[in-house]
Amino acid sequence: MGIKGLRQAVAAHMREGHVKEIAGKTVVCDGHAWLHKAAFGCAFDIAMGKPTDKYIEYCMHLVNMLKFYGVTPIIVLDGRSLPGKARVNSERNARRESQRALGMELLRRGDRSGALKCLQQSIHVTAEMAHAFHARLQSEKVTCIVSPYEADAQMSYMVRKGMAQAVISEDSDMVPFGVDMILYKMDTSGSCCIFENKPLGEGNKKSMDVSKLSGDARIHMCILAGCDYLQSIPGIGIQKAYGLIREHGDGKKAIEALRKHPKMKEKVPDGYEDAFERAEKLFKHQWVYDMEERKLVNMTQVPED
DNA sequence: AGCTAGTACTCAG
DNA sequence: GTACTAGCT
Repeated sequence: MGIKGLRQAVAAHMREGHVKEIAGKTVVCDGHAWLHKAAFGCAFDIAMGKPTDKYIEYCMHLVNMLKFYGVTPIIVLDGRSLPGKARVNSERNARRESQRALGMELLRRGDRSGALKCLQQSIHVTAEMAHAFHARLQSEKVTCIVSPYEADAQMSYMVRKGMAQAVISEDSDMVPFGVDMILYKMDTSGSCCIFENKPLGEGNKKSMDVSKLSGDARIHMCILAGCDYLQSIPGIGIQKAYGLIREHGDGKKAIEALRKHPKMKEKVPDGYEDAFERAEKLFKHQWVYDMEERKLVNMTQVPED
């Protein structure tokens, strides 16, 4: 999904690190992100329809590297995409198609390196690629979960249920979903950037400190800043949203304050309060798969009333 | 200072 | 999905 500017905004919580720091722990990994990166390495073969398993070897290298450092990986693969993402998905498809056409044209003209760049932009992870990876993981006895919808929600649910202690991802949504340890930008040697949700020291007074926010407040901040479920009020990004939540405590009170603000009140759209509530519900109650109960459940339980 | 929108990019020797 | 940045408020 993605919250604009969030990764940059939580930079003070991040540091250079290595997977060996979580030796002995279990980590949930975003398999789709791995496949997408891996596909770049064999973009030519994939675009030409030539059978290859190079991308699987790349992903398995990551799996084996984690095991080498004593980390137990669980791979999560994407299920269906949410209906609300149809527009952004079709935009991406159109871009991929045009890049593919351009790549083939450059190839006919003999511009092999130019063609490769375009063909790399045309790559997307197909269901067949995901299936092939899934089958390989099963044959190697690596736990693999297919999430009903978005992988982010599934991964954070598994951490909250105690099945894992960290997440390997490229996605900023792990922060509002409340994951306390996130490994970003992991390379084939295990180096990575590590996000930790813990109080910042005295030297970071001016930085955003997400450990100062409750779980709900973190989600409220991200909705205010603009997410897939709700566009932000014009002029409000991640920094303003953080300031508002810190000042007023929660989203509802922050919007009340904006409604009274002389310069901001005309920018708050009609019905924003209701849209905000809907977004919060969509955020919190996404469908995920529960491995113990072997059924779909809401990521956080829907209240009775 | 912070928000927006546009461009460029994810492999690996 | 990401990072970076010029230009605007």
